[in-house]
Amino acid sequence: MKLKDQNTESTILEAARFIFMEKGLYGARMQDIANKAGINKALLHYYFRNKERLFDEVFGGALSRYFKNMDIISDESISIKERILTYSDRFIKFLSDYPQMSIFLIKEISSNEELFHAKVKGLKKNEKQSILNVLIEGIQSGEIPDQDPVIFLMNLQSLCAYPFVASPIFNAICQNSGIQWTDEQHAKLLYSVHEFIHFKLSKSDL
Amino acid sequence: MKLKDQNTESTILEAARFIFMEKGLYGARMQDIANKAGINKALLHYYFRNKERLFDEVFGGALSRYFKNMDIISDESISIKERILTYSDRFIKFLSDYPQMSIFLIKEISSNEELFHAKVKGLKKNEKQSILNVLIEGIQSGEIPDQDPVIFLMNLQSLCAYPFVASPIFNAICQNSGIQWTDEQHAKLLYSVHEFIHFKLSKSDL
DNA sequence: ACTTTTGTTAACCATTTGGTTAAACCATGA
DNA sequence: TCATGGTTTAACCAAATGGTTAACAAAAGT
Repeated sequence: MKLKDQNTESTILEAARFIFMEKGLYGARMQDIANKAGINKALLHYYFRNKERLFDEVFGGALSRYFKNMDIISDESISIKERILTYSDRFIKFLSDYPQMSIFLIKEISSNEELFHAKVKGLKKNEKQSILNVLIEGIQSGEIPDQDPVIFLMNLQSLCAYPFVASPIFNAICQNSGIQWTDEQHAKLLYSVHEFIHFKLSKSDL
Repeated sequence: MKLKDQNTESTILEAARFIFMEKGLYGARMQDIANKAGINKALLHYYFRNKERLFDEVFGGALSRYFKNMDIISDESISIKERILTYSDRFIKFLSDYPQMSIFLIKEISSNEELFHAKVKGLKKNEKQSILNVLIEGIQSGEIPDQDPVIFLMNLQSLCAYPFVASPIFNAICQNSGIQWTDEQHAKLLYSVHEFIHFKLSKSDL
């Protein structure tokens, strides 16, 4: 009976992820999730005691995947600049795979900052070697040009993430000009991010 | 009776703005808005027929302010690069004044794209001279270097807006390193955006 | 003064929604 | 085969919530 168990549980999680992503914690209805999963609503409560817990499962999963994917800059066998390039690649790849993820995170975190902070602490245990620390070390050792690492990181994440976060807005803004923000643009986006990294991390002035 | 009228109406709108900003359309409760405004719940329905209309008022107001503020790039008496610089300044200034605005827009637009598109059409009537068109013309006339204008605009908006959108996330990410994203950073942010504009819009290779 | 219009409220209603219960279902091992 | 225990469901419940009503208060018009 464990197979069936596993099955419905993951089915529920998938449905919940879909609905929560679209509607957020408040907007999502347990009935919608049940319908999406093709099961009775009571079964949701059988597997996950209540809405809060079900949401935590989805939310925690999303965050976990997010951080796991960003855990690459720890590889000290390659140069910092290469690591940053890879970091941005994977970041954009991740967001391409889960386009609603960033919107979802923004939504939920902004309306429930406490819960988020708690969750983060639980998931980011081993990441002493964060990208920020890598940048700081790189600047101190002179491997990359001197600059404000927080601003650089913010700029980098902005260039990568905002296109996904704001694609609905951007489409609306662009549509007057007959231009759309489509998936084709991702390659170009990647290129422009790389260009930015080269611009900020190259020691050309030696 | 017009004074009193005006008063409560704006009081309600203010309260509604506050609550809607924080909770979104679904999360906001009419009772919360009434409490915040210090009036009876029924009065909300007296001034604004229902939740939807009240929300529309707030939402429309936010969008209107947003677009009005971005309507500056039409001034052809100054160079395109200068206009873009001013554009980014005002954009960041606007977001500094209304920090939750972008999160609010992201939230609502992502979960109700149709409504947004309709609203936008009503508000962006005279903006044939959009920033995108300015960029395209500038590239054609050779005033600014040849590049993909959509990517440039997206990059620009990313650098400006994402720090506000993602400040909750970013704080959580940074707090391990003991660094915070505070208001002090806005000046630095502005500088980095200007640097980016100079990088992308200067015809240094002549 | 008194009638009419506008503003405001308490009490109420219908629906939605998260959550519970008790019974049915069904695979498995004795 | 039938007892057992995990799984699933229909029916139900209580609270929350958007919205309405009817009565009252306060201006404004006459």
